[in-house]
Amino acid sequence: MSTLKTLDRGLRALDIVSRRADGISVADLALDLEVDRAVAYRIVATLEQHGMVLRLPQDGKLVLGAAVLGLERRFEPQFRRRARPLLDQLARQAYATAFISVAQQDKCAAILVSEPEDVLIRVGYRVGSTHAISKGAAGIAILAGRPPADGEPPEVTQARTSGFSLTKGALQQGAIGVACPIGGGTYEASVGVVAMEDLDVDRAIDTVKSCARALSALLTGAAQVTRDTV
Amino acid sequence: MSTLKTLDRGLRALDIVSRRADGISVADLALDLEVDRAVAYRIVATLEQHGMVLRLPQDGKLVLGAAVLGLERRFEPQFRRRARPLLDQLARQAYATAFISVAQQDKCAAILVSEPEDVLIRVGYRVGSTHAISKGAAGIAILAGRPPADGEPPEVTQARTSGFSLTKGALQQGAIGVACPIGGGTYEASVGVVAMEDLDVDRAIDTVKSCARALSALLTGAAQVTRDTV
DNA sequence: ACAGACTGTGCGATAAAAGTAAAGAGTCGT
DNA sequence: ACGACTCTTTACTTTTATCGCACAGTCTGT
Repeated sequence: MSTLKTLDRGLRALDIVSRRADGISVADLALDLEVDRAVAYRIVATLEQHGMVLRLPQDGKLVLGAAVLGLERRFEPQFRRRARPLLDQLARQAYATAFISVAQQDKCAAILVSEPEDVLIRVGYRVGSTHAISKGAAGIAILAGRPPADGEPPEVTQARTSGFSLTKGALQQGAIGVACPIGGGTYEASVGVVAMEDLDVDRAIDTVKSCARALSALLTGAAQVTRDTV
Repeated sequence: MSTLKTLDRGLRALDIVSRRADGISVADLALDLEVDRAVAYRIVATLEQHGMVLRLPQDGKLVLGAAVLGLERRFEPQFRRRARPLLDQLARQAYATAFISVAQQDKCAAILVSEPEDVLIRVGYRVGSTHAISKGAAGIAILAGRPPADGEPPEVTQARTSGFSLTKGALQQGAIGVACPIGGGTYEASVGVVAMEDLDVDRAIDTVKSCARALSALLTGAAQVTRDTV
């Protein structure tokens, strides 16, 4: 599957700019991208034209433009809107931080997070944060949603059998994560909860499984099933 | 200032995908972009590699990927974080929906919105929405922040003199907008309020001006001035 | 005023993308 | 079950968009 070098560089440039909260000069961007400055200028001009980046006229530094907000606003709006209440319910029922994650190459990214309200200490999990897909309950659940592959880690196989994945301290010392694949594996996503060691694991597994069924129904268009499964 | 055709197409593709809430096939994308299907496949492969789009395995349709969420999370985080309380205050004081907008070529895009809480009817203004920069108070205020240009509309010149712009029904029947440029024009942004006809205009002008001073201080790094100017 | 760093811009050589064509994969209807 | 269809992907040649050099303009600080 061939890709486009110019587009690839542009997207990498966008990523670099996004990671510099205080801006970056075109010259520095060129260094980071390992391209000639002239190339960087053309990339910037194109990104600028689309509003993806803008230049602070005070010092010429590049920062993200307003267009990224437009994109974010359109990101699976109906999915988020429909998934949100289910996730909130899950967080309340499990007394834990609930999240939905999707596969992104070999990474696993949280796209929606809900924190319980009536809990003293809760685990924070930021939307957009990523970790290796083979680490952590969320990623393992996603892998378990895929068809069995030889050479896959044993915990993935086990998660596929049991219908959920459970990790302790995989991503964070003292944290327990429980997750289930959603969308029947077709969406490459998972839903789960993460909490401190005092998590009621059995209860959490049940509630996460239930929520996963409801979300899967949403993703496959069988919305009317939701009320029953929740 | 030359731009890159390949990158431009990729960004256009991203925009097209983002506007189709229910997904779009590669073939349709190729039609919209007016490129050969083979080209569209290469663009999609590149965007996919960066997580900007993903393909629904159920029907192969393209939707926005999780990477856009990562971008949004990094969009001027410190600016938003610091601007938010000021905007909330403005909304409360003016009893109107307050917003911050930035220039984006010949468009004007809202990047931050705050709605008042103790008001019965409020005007909605969505983050990311755009309109022509020469229409509406927000855009005119931005233009007024730029150095005078000959051939500019008279309302821009007037706004530059008076320090604010005022429009009635320019974008929405029955709505009044008041806005001031911020960042001394260097940021190409404006702050303002929008409300129904019952807006206390004089009061609104004062509060918006005051907020604009505070925000300008934030943008130019003179953060310690904020408390005094608010 | 000058040095130095940064910013922006033509232009020819060349690598990269476009545009064929054609094969493999999956779907649908008969 | 079979063929017709669309979608997807790859291989290869042609075209052209991009690269990267060099040069000019701009700003900053000394």
